[in-house]
Amino acid sequence: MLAAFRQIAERGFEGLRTRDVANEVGVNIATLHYYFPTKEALIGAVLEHAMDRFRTTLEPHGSPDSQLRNYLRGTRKLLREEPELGAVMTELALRSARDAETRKIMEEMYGQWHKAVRGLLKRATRQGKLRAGLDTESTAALIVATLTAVALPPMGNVSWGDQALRELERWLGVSKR
Amino acid sequence: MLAAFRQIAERGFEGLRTRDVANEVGVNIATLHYYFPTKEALIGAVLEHAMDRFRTTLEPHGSPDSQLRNYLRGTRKLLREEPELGAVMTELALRSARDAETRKIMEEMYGQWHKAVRGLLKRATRQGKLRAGLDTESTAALIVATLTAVALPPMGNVSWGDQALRELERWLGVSKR
Amino acid sequence: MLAAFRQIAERGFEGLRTRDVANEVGVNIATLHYYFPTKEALIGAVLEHAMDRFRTTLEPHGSPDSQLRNYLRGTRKLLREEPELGAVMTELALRSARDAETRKIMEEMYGQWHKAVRGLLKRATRQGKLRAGLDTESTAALIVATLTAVALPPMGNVSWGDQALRELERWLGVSKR
Amino acid sequence: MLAAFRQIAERGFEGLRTRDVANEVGVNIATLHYYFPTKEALIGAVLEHAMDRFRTTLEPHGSPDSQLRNYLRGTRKLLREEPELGAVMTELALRSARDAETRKIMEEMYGQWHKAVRGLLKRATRQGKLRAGLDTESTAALIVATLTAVALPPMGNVSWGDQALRELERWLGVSKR
DNA sequence: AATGAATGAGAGTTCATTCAT
DNA sequence: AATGAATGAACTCTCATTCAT
Repeated sequence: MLAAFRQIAERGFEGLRTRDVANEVGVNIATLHYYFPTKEALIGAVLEHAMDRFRTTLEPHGSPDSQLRNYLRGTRKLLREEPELGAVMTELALRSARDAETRKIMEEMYGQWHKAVRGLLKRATRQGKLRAGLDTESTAALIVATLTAVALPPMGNVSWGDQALRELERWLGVSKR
Repeated sequence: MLAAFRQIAERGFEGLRTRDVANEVGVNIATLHYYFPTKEALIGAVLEHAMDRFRTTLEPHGSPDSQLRNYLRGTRKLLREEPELGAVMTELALRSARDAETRKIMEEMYGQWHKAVRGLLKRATRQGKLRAGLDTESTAALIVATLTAVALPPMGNVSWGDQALRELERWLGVSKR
Repeated sequence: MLAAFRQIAERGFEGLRTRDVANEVGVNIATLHYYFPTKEALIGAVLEHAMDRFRTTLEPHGSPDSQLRNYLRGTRKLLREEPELGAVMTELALRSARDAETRKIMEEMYGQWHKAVRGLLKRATRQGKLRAGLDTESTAALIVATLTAVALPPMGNVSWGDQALRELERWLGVSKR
Repeated sequence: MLAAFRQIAERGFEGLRTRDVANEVGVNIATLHYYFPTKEALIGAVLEHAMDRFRTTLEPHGSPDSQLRNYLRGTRKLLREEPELGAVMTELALRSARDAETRKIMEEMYGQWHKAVRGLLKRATRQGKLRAGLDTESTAALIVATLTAVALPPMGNVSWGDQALRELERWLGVSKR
């Protein structure tokens, strides 16, 4: 499954071949089918894995004071260190337009993501860390959108993604002075 | 080529079949190959078309006063009316990680896009429409990132994309009072 | 299709391989699929061919006086000269127990066959060639059954099939004196 | 082995899968191979079982007076109550054209069958139950042929098979008045 | 400029069989 | 005696591409 994950990251769904996956692991094609009866089942497993991987890192951590900044930077760091994750997530996002099962899971995940960020914003506002009157709902949408975008290859360039996120921090007023 | 464009939007590169393209147009496969010697050539043509389509709409227009707001809304409108364009653009963005030719063109395009937005910001700042001291470079990056994200299916939901962009307008101070 | 017919005769449905069929004709597998999109379609064509082949020979011919004898001997001759036909017919008969489409066609064909033989018997009876009071319906069933059986390999041995049919002629009273 | 027998009856050799057989019994594939090293060995066992099953019922029984009629009706009853037996027998008959081992056993079995029926006829003739001068050899062939045919699915229809056999009884003069 | 026919390479999947335990 | 895991070989079907016309 990890091999499939890597293959998707590298070549997209377009270039995903069960034989290559089996080869990468060093097992026979039939063995792969023993564990994943169909290609679709394999993709399903990759989908779940990606979701898990993402959700785990999503959990805000660190001192409550700087949680928001930590969160933005943490996500950025994750995407830079594991560009495959971003690639696969975007592939899945595109796939969600065509495949009902994928769509369901992706939408659920985006919902949770949005909710988590919104929670962060609410708490920070309550603690006076953020400007009062901030619309947590739409701001969360903006943050999630930006984070989603920087996972895309063309945005993945260090300068681009970093600039966008830094500006976001500045506007939120959470950038380190 | 338009048929190929539609197919990519609908099924992704993963599901692009030259035969389907030929069928949609009502010509023989061999005829398609007469005009586009290879599948790659066809994709190349789609790439150029998508770029053109996007560049054309990118051009800021309307009264200089509200150009920035118009621009954001115009892009959003385009993506909502022609979701295929967003889908294809994202497919191409992903592909740019694997294909050198695509990457070259996509990066060039993103560069131009960024530059155009930056120009808009600069002019607006000069005219006193935007807060002084605004970092045009990184703000442009943030805007491009957000616009890119709202082209993705899960973000394409009316509420999501609109919220993110409205928040962007608010922060820029260009939202209609 | 003829190649498929021969393959079925030789190896049964059990041993029917599209590749072998293509090879026998000397074309590529893909070419075979160009004409018969699926294996099932190919089998369908074979089914129709076998029916045609059989129906054609079924038609009673020759002087009305000896039609019945001619008919029995003609069928026997056909099965001896083209044992493949018998083999394929029996394969299809077995398949008709599992495949609805095959069943429909086979039952129709058996119906026609029975009807044709019954017609022969009626005419012969009317002309006084056969014993009066003969039950044409069940006699036709017996004839069809016997002819069906002699198409089976173990019955196909010259002595067996011939004996059975000769006895049939004798009972009907149509054997050459 | 009984599971294999049922599978062959239901799906033919064409659809016989060792895995399905193992599943039906509720054991692992490897366990099946422990008892039947190869698929061919399993088929061999089924072959023997079918022969036994048939031979057993073949044995003429009942009062000598009506043995022949009893025999015909008994066989018919067997085939109607256990259609699987007829299906498997026919599958084997077809297979005997391709497989030497099967052929040997089938021919032997048909030989015994023929001989048994002939014995019946001879005895009946001697007892004056049948018309004198009857050619026992070819009549036996006709009987075996008819019985073989009514095992085939299309002939298996109640009306067909019954009609053929009733006519046979009538001709033999053994039908109940 | 257009097409029906053909093809090589490869795709996902299946299956009888074997291996280690 | 039994099993989960593994495999080679083969299967049907697909697809971008080419050829002859």
